[in-house]
Amino acid sequence: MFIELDLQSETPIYAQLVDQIVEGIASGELKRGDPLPSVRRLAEELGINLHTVNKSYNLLKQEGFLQVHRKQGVIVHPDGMPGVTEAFEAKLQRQLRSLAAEAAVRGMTEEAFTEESRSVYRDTITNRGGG
Amino acid sequence: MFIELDLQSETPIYAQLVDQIVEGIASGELKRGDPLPSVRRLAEELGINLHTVNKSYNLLKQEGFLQVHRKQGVIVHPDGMPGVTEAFEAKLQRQLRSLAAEAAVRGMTEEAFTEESRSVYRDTITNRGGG
Amino acid sequence: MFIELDLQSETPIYAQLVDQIVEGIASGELKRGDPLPSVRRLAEELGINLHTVNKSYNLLKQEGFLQVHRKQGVIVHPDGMPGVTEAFEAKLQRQLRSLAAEAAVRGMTEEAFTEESRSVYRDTITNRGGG
Amino acid sequence: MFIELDLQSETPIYAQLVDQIVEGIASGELKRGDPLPSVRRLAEELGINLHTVNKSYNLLKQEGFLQVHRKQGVIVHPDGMPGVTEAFEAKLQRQLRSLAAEAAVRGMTEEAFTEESRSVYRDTITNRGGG
DNA sequence: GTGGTCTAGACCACG
DNA sequence: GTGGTCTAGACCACA
Repeated sequence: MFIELDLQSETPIYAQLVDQIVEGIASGELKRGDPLPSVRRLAEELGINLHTVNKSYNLLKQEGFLQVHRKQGVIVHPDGMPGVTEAFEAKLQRQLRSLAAEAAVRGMTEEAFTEESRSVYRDTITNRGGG
Repeated sequence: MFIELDLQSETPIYAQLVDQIVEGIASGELKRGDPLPSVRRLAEELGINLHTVNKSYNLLKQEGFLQVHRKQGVIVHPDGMPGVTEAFEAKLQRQLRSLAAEAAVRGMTEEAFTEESRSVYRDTITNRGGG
Repeated sequence: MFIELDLQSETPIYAQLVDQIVEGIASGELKRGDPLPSVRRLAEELGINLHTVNKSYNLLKQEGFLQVHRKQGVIVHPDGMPGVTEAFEAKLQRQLRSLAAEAAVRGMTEEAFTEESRSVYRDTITNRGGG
Repeated sequence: MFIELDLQSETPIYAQLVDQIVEGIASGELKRGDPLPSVRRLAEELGINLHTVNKSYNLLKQEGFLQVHRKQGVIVHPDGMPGVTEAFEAKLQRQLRSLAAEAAVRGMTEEAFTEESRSVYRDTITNRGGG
């Protein structure tokens, strides 16, 4: 697996795991219908608690990114991704507002902030070839 | 004060307060040297505990946004803001990466994401005072 | 634990605690990656409030001396210590200047002051564990 | 006067004032019997409260650095300075220990720390010609 | 009046 | 179990 966790981070492990899986889907490393490791295996691989993996998978299932089959286990949702919901739009704006405000106060221009966003978006989509 | 808190939010109150003050500085509503309410007054105004306000003020002081002036109380740092530190750059990229990945997965294009960032940045530095 | 607090001192308890932990690291009694007691346990051991311990731990975390490892609790930072920052250099000079001035006025020679510094430095890094 | 206060510092103003006067004596700028401004005048010059200056003067009088005459006002003690008391020795060691420990942890060698002390002592005694 | 410190007790998220 | 957050109420140093 391509997942790297930072156990010192203040970001909860389950949230890091969610992020990494979403990034895996964004980069194309994980495609529709692709299988994910079982809860037990992934927990063992990463050296973390079963409950933690379970929480991440459940969140991703609720959001519509993953599907849980009885026997096939966990797979990336085969029918496509959820789309831009109101909830996501709200979250996006809220977090961007916080970042933009601090960036502006620290002297980052609109152009610099915008280009940073663009650059990160591109990296996220493409920068996964090493895995 | 212009501060609005969501006491039900999962975002800690002190963090919301930090964000709102930074946004106040970004929008120009708070200028260099401007005084902020005392911890007690702001706490009373917002209906929260003074320690919560204190925590926010202290974080902003550490970051270099605020100064605690003996006698004058807490003021916006008069000598300019901290600038884009490595720590901020790292935080910015980390959070943008997470947002960009989810945006991409949900079908948001690079252009849409970039323009959203630009738009939010603009709103942040202008959309105050008119409300 | 090796920590001794003077609850009557005008030096805040949390600051004494910070000092003692740093001295513990300096003396080698605390090594990289070593675990520290939980805030609750240490607070109980020392007969102080857990928030006071928490404040000390947080300060040391910010400075880069400690790490909060998810699950392992608080540990001495395993990747080495922060190094001589500008902030520390400034603090060092400011405090030394004050001490040196009073020492000089009281008739302490440069040699005496310098040797006192050397002697204290040596004691600090060796005078533990044997006690 | 040669006194510069930092109203943003976490060091109390009265303590800064004490330090500066002691440094003035150490550097020779203030000699035995030299007059100091009246409480009222110095407070006005520095733009601080009467009580603050008073507190500083009283502390310096208690320590034996200053003398207060009925009519002549405040002067540097004409009969020489107090000498190295036990109390000062204790304070010196306590503060040096704290500084030395942090210096050691940050990788400063004994030689570097010792030379820093020597250098600061020298500056304190001589570096006052500009006033 | 201010901010700084300390205590006490509570709930929560995390793992 | 852990640390993180919040509340409540208290005392103190400072100016």
